[in-house]
Amino acid sequence: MTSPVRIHSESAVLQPPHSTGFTESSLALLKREDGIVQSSEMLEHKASDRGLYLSCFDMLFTEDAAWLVRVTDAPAAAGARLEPEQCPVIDSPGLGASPLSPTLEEQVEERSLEQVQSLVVGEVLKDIETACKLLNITPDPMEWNCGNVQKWLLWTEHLYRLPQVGKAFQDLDGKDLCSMSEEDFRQRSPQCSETLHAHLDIWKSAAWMKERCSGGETRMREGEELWSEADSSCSGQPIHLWQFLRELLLKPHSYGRCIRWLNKEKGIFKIEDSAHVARLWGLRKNRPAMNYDKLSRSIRQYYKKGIIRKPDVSQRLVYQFVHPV
DNA sequence: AACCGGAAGT
DNA sequence: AACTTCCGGT
Repeated sequence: MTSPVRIHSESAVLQPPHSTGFTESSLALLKREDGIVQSSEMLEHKASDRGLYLSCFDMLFTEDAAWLVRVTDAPAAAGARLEPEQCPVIDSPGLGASPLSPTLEEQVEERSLEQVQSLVVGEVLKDIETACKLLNITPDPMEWNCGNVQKWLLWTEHLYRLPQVGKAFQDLDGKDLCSMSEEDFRQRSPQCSETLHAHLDIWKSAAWMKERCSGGETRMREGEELWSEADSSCSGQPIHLWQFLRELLLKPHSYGRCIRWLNKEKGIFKIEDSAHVARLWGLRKNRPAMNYDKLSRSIRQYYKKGIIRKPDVSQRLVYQFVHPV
């Protein structure tokens, strides 16, 4: 779960151990455009002199950096209660002892900045796609109706463990939302304004980028189907529960903490966080009252249909696809 | 807290 | 048809 946070963890993992360039450049960007970061000296020398920012990535990076800072600060900040599982790697890479020789380190650093840059952007887009599938909304906030806005809010709240503030944005559609300044957000929700505004900006930027890029190449037919994803499940029909579970299982990086394979070949999987999976299912089906009791009832309906069953040795929260792929 | 399956509702 | 909701019992 947790798109942007996860992205950072991933980026951090993929970086060479001592390369903290990403963090620093992000902070530098943040400092340049925002006023949040206090520490200054270490920021100037990296990134800022390389002119490596494609303009359309700026926003993404800025907002990303904002997240990074927030995540990093989270333990100290009283308001934000981000759980450790959300950012497992953030604080661990580099910083400690690094066996890399300086020259190699430099070379690696040179490249990693650019690599990480495109990697992060790609991950952001990927995560937005995933969220859109899950929520059944379009990626472009400008196209959202009020219901879509509420879904997005619910999702974002869930992502960052924010209190529920949907009420405060009840009457807004996507256009309204997009035209709101951070101050407007603050008036609606003093506690979450920053987070929501920043996260929305990521989506706006992504939509803007996507539009720009797709404008350059294949015009995507007439259908305006800019975001069509050859979605495994999307054939107009509403998604089935078993398909949904498969989707989650397919993305262990995102959902491995709430559902995972015990034996992929045999189709045996375990629901590690029943409440969470139920919440996701409810989100997808627009069933706010969904819970594990009901979800599991639906799973049990599959018993007689021969789609899912209990494994031979029945275990709590463990099920098995009768026909593993 | 899960698991189960009947019954009724959407 | 495929759940969703509710429920009494294990």
